[in-house]
Amino acid sequence: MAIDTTPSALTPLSPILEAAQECFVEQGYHGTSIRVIAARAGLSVPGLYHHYRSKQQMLQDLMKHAMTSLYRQSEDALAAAASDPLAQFNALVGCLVRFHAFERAPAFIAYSEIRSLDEEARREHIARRDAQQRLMDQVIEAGVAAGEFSTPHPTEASRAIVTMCTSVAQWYRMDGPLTPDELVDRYLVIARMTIGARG
Amino acid sequence: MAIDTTPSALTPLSPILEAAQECFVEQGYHGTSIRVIAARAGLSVPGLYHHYRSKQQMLQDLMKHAMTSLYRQSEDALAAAASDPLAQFNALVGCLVRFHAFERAPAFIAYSEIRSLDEEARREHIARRDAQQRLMDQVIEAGVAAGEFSTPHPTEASRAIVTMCTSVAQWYRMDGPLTPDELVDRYLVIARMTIGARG
Amino acid sequence: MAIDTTPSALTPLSPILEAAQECFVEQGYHGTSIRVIAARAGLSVPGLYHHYRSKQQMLQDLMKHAMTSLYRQSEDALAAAASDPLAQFNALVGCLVRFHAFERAPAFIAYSEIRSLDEEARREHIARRDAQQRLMDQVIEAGVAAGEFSTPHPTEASRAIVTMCTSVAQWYRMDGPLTPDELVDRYLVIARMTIGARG
Amino acid sequence: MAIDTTPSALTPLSPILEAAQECFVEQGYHGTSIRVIAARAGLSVPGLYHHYRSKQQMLQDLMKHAMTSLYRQSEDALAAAASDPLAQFNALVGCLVRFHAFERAPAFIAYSEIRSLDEEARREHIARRDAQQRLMDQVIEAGVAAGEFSTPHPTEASRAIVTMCTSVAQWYRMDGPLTPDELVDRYLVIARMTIGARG
DNA sequence: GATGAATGAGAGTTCATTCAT
DNA sequence: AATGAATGAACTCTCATTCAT
Repeated sequence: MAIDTTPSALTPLSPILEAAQECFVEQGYHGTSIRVIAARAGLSVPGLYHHYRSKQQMLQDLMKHAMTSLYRQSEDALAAAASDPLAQFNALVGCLVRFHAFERAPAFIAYSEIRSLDEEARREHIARRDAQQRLMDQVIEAGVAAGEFSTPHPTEASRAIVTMCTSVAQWYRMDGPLTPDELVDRYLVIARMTIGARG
Repeated sequence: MAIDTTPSALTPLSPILEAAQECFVEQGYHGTSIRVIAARAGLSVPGLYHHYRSKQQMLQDLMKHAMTSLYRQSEDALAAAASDPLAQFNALVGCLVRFHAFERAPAFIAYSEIRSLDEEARREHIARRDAQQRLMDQVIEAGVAAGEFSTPHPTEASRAIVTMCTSVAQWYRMDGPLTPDELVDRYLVIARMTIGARG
Repeated sequence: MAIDTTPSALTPLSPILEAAQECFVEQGYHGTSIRVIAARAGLSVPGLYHHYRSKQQMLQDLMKHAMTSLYRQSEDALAAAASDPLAQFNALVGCLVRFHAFERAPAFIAYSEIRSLDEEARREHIARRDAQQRLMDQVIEAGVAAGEFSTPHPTEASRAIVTMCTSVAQWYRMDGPLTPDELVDRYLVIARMTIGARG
Repeated sequence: MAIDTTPSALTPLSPILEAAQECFVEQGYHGTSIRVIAARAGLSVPGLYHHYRSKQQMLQDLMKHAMTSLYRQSEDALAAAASDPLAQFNALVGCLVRFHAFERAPAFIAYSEIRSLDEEARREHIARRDAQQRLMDQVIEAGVAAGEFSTPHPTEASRAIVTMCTSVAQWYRMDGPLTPDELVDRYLVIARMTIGARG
C-alpha cells in the first residue's frame, strides 16, 4: 500500500506568526510576552503591532490557519482516495497522522490554547474542530453501515482514533527512531484494529 | 464482568490547592494570578503565602498529587486483578478511564501544565509520567508474549491506548449521556480491539 | 456688610488625590502619567493602584468631591443667609467666589476635565453642575419676581455671573494685590450690577 | 441699534488643521493622537508630517490663528464704530460674543490648551491674550473717565465681561433657542449693566 | 494565622516621529 | 507628495512577592 507522505504543503506563515507559534508551543500563550515574540521575529515591539492588532490576533490567526489547513488536507485526502470505507478511513487517518507529525507546532497549539481564545474566536475554533471530528465520525459510520467495520461503539472509537492521531504532535520527532512512513503505517494498523476493520 | 466504578478516593486537597486547581484548569498556570486563587479560596494574598511558598509550589504540589494518586490507584488495580494479561489490561484501562473521568481537573493539569513546571519538578513529573506509561507497556508486552494480544506494534498501541484514556478528561461529563460504567465498558471494548485481545 | 471669608473647610483629600489634583491642574488629565502622580505622592506605581482602581477613578473622585463640596457650601450659605432675594444672592455669589479663590485646584479641574470623564461619570458630573447652576437661576428668578432685580435676561445673566465667579479659579492668587475680602466685595458689587439689584 | 452678525470671515484652515482642531476640542491636545488627526484628515501619518513639523506645531498654528483673528476682528470692530465709549464698548462686546458663538472650536482651544503649548509659544499666546484683554480694559477705562460707565471696579468688571463672552464658546449652539442676534443683544444688555453704562 | 500596604519588574499596547521607497 | 514599515520611549495597569503590624 503506497502512502504519500510528502510533507503537507501548508501555506507558509509570516515570520512574526512563525515566531509567535514557536513561543506559544514552548511557553504557552499566557507564558509568552509580546516582547519575546518581537525579539524572536527580529523586530521591535511596535513593528510587530504594525502587522498584528494584538497578541490575541496572532493566536487567532494561527489557530484558524491550522484548523483550515488540516480540514482542507483532510478533504483532499478523502477526495483522492477510493470511495470504499476502508480506503476513506486509511486516507483520513494517514492525513491526520502526517499533519500532526509534520506540523507539530500548529497542531499542538490548536488543541492546547483553545481556552486562551477570546469567546467568539473560541466558538469558531470549536466549530472547526467539531467539523473535523465529524469527518472521522462519518467515515466510520459508513464503514459500520457497510459491514466493513465491526466496532460496537463507533462514536467513542472515532474520538479515540482522532485523539491518538492528534497526540502524535506531542512526542513525534522526525529525527527519532520512526520514519514518517513507518509512523503512518503503524498508526494505520492500530487504527484499523480499533474499529475492527475487516481483514 | 463486574467493574468497580466507585469514585476513586483521592486524598482531598487543601481548599487553597482546590482553588488553584480550578483556576489552572480554566485559565492555565500563566493565565492565573495569585490574586484570583486567593479570592477563590476566600483568603488574602499573604494568607495564601503563609501556606505555600509560591505559585510554582502550588503547581508542583498539584502535579505530584495527581501523578502519585494515579500511580497508586494503578498499582492497586493491578494488584487486585487476576494475574493473566487480559485481566491486568482490563484493570489498568479501567483504572485510567475512571481516574480521568472522576478526577478531570488534576488529570487535565497533569498533562497540560508540564511546561509550566520549573526544570527540576518537570524532570520529576516526566519520570512519573513515564513510569505510568511503562505500566501499560509492560501489561501489553506480557499479553503479546503470552499470545493473548496480537498487535504488531505494542509500543505505539500502548501509547495510543493511554492517550485515548487520558483524553477522557477533556470531554467527559458525569451528567452527560454516558454513565461512568458505560464509559468504562466502551473504552474497554475499544482498547481490547486496539491491541487485538483474543476473544 | 460683614462677609465671612473663612477658608472653606473642604474635607481633606488623600495624599494621592492631592498629588493627582496638582498634576491634573498643571498638565491636564491626559498629559499626566500615573508615574508622575505616584512620584509626587511618594509611592510606587502599584502602591497607588492599591488605593485607586485607575487614573480615571482618581479623576472621578476628585470631580465628585469638588462638586459636592461646592454644592454643600452653597446650600449652607443660602441657609445661613436672610431669606430676601438680595441676601440670598449675596450669599451665593460670595460662596462661589470664595470657593473658586480658596479651592482653585478642584474648581479648575471641575470644569476643565469634563470631557476626560468616562461617559457615566460625565453624565453625573453634568447633572451636578446643572444643579449648581440652578441654585443661581432660582435666586435670580426670585429676585426678579420680587422686583428686586431688574435684569431683562435672567437666564443669561445667571450664566454670566456663575461664569465670572468660576473664572476666578483661573487667575486669583492669594498673595496677589487683592485680599480675599476685597475680591469678594468687588465681585459682589459687579454681580449686583449685572442683575440690576436695587439700590 | 443695528448689529452686524455676519459670520466672521475667519481665513480658512487647512484640512489638516481643521481635523486637528476638531480633535483637540473633543479630546484635548494630549488626548489626541497624531493617528486620529491623520485619519480624520484622510491622510497617512507621514503625509501629515509632510505639512506640519509636529503635533505641537499644529497646536501653535491653531492658537496663533485664533488669537490673531480675534484681535484683528476686534480692531476692525472698534475702528468701524463711533468713537464714544459706549459705541466702542458695544462694538467690542458684540465682536467677542459673535466670535465665540461662530468660532467655537478655535475659541475653545485658545483658552483650554494654553498649558499644552511649549514654553515660548505659551509666552507669545499669553501676550496676545493680554493684549486682547487690554482692548476691553481701555474701552472701559475710557468710559469711566468720561463718566459714561459707573463701575467702581473697572479692572475686575473688564475681566468679568471678557469671561462671560468667552464662555459662550462652551455652550452656545447655533441651532439652539437663541439666534445669534438675540444672543448678542442679550449679552450687550447684560454687559452694559455690569459696567453701569448710562441710560 | 492573617492582613493592608507596599514594591520591582514586567505585562500588552500606543505614543510621536522617522526613513526607505 | 505620499506611504508602508519601523522604532525608542512611554503609556496604563498587573504580576508575584514581601513585610510591618
